[in-house]
Amino acid sequence: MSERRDVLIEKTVDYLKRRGLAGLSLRPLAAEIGTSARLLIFHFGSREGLIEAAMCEIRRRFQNSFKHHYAAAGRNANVIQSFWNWATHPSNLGYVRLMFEAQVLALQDPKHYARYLKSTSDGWVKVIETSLGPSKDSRAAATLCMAVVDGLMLEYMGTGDARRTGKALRLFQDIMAEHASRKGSKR
Amino acid sequence: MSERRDVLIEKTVDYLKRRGLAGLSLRPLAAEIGTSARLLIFHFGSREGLIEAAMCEIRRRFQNSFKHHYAAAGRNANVIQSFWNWATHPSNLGYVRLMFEAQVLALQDPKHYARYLKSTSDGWVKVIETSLGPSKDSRAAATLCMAVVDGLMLEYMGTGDARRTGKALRLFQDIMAEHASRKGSKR
DNA sequence: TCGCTCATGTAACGAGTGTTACATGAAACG
DNA sequence: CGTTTCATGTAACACTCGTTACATGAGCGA
Repeated sequence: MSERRDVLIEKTVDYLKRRGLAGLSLRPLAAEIGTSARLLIFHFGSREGLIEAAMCEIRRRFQNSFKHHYAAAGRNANVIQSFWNWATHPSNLGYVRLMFEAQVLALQDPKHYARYLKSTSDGWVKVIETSLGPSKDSRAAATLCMAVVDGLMLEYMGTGDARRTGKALRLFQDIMAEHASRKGSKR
Repeated sequence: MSERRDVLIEKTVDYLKRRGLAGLSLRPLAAEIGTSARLLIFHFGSREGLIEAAMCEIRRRFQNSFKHHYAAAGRNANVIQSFWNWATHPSNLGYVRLMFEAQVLALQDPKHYARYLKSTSDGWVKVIETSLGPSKDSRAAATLCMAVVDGLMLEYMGTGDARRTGKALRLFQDIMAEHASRKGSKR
């Protein structure tokens, strides 16, 4: 609808990428994006409505951006490595940080934040599972892959040590490949 | 020092385990633990001081509790499985959740929260590294192990799916063992 | 008993919160 | 032109926030 609304969402998302979600307050946000708390309430109904709209937009951007990146990498690209490359890119780190923040806030206040990530986990597991191909333990393997990326991203964002976390990811891919080939040669 | 202070810390930690750290505010906390905001400031100097004291106590409990659990498991116990068993125990989940919350909040406000986890990551990596024994890529392997546990804990806390996350952890241990034995047989 | 220290209660301060009532400007439509 | 609708500004409301000033009580040594 209203393009003014869209502009506000746009700017709010950028603000969230910089400042995070935890202590969000209308007046500082409004001041920094050149509007007023009055208008934010007017266009989004409430603070809750604003956050919901912004998180939807963030998820949309997140998915679209990664989909593009993955598609550009070619048909037989490695999902995990693709995601890692995408997520560690400086321009995407803000989104990743926000997703983690929402995830962790949701742990303490499920009723409030649960909807922002309800099916997120299942979604990724399925994507990875189909990418890995069928096997007896593909669900566990997909869960493991997702956990590795999550854990390494957390470590990377916390320490900034790209070399060590990158090595760890490569090691994981190697031992997964070993594992797959051994299973394959058994038959 | 003052035992009253210790009692307040004790109760504050329990409160944080239930309510999380994000929106902590003195008056609700004080009301629930049977004191007043006035007294919290009196005993801890400021809200910051209270949080710092509580987080220290949480870290202390965390380390002590796990150290006991690990020691009780015997000399050749598996650190990763030990930690997983300990962390997924209902009475410890609150601590784990709090550590994750602090970690993620620190990502958005490093100057404020950095001290709570400064050396935490390095500490765990070293513990795991010595437990794995020396090898060429032991640092990367330790980083990977920690990431797996972190990622799976996040997934477990988010979904509550103990079976799937447990399977994923077992799978990881298997392929790590495979990897180790293959490396071993090479020499 | 006189102070002295520690612990606590009451009440307030100034600032910041989300939200709303009211007025107004502009623009669109009849 | 008149009216209606949308967007916006100003100012306030009722509240919560961390923090503090002031008073008071309890225990204790001299």
